[in-house]
Amino acid sequence: MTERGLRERKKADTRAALAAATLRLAIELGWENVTVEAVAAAADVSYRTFFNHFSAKEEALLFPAGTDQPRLSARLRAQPAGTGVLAAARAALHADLTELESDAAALRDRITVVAGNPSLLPRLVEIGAADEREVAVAIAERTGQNAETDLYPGLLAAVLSAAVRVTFSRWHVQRGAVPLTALLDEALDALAAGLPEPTH
Amino acid sequence: MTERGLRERKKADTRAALAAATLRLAIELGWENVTVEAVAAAADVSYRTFFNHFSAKEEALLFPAGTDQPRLSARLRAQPAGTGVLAAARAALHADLTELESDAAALRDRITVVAGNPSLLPRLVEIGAADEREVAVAIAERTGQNAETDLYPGLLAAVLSAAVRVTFSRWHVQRGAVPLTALLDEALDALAAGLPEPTH
DNA sequence: GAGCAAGCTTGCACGGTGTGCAGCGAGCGG
DNA sequence: CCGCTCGCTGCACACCGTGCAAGCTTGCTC
Repeated sequence: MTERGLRERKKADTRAALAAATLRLAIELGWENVTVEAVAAAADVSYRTFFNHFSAKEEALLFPAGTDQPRLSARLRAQPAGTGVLAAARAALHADLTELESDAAALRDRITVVAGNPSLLPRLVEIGAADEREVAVAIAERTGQNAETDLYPGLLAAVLSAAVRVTFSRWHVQRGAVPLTALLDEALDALAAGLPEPTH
Repeated sequence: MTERGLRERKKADTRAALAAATLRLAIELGWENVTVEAVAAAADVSYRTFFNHFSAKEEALLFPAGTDQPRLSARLRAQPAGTGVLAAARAALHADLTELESDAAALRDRITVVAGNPSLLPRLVEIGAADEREVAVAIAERTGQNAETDLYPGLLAAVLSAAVRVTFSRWHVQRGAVPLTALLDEALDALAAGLPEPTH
């Protein structure tokens, strides 16, 4: 399907090799000691070629598959029209997280690197922000509101991002003992309940 | 109080001059066309001196006053012990936003620059993230929980960040017609209500 | 007030990132 | 088989951010 010739296969190979080398070196040396030059050498391509595949070093670590894969906004739009926004969002997020968890080892490595280098977290949000805006639009479509001026779409989109972030963090702390979707549900339930102060 | 000598005053002056020059050039030329060299020249100091005051270009734009000013986590801890977490958080955020809105013109310019350059948003979150973690700890203290393992502190801290982000965005869209605190209250009320789907 | 310590400013050099451009070579289609 | 496409490569360049070693002003002390 996705391999329409030797050319595209080779291209995908070098991209995957670069992403893998980036992740491996980040784990071995620490993110701040990873240079594009070393990554390119490890993947047996030239320095310049790295930037033909990724616009920045962080992209190789965080988005190895490229940005054209099914994103959250697309998944949200794919939910049946009858369901409410919150239920649709939950379903879309489940699909997203399930796919991510399919190669849990790589995901854990990535989160480890990010957790050790807070400067990466923003970058993660950066590209996610583009999607977050689309999510807001998708929410607005579902509620018949304006994504720009109305409060709800933007707020819900931002809060969902926050919930996902927290979910990743907890999943990492617990070393993947509990599935991502279960942790996400906890967060979404707490949100739906209005974040009541827990009785300790 | 804060001026304990000519030396410190001069230092604060150059820092302020650098921050002002950064903001002015960003508005005039666009953020991507602002170089540290030009900012330093506009402030009549050397290139190297810029980095004696700011660790990065973004810091001059987003944190002109320095990171040692009262931050949200400190304000949250300053709230009376009896009040609930949500009320305390609301009060702390009010104090924060009120102070920011005091020089509304500069704030609007800053948000304009950020809105035009999404790559800045992450950086904004980055330094804010350090505070967000402290906020989570402060919340945990108040609820008698563990900031690392329990869901609530991290989730609430992340959601508050999201609410603030959305508030800034709406304030900017409305050109400051409504006070920041009023917009924030809208967001917090929607959150406390469990984000019910609005009846359009 | 003379001198000494502290610290802000400056210039220089360096490693790293990300981009534009031009040429080369391998895959692909007629 | 031939030309076109397109990924790979090397080169040059602008910019960022840092370490270091000076200078010079400030402030403190005697």
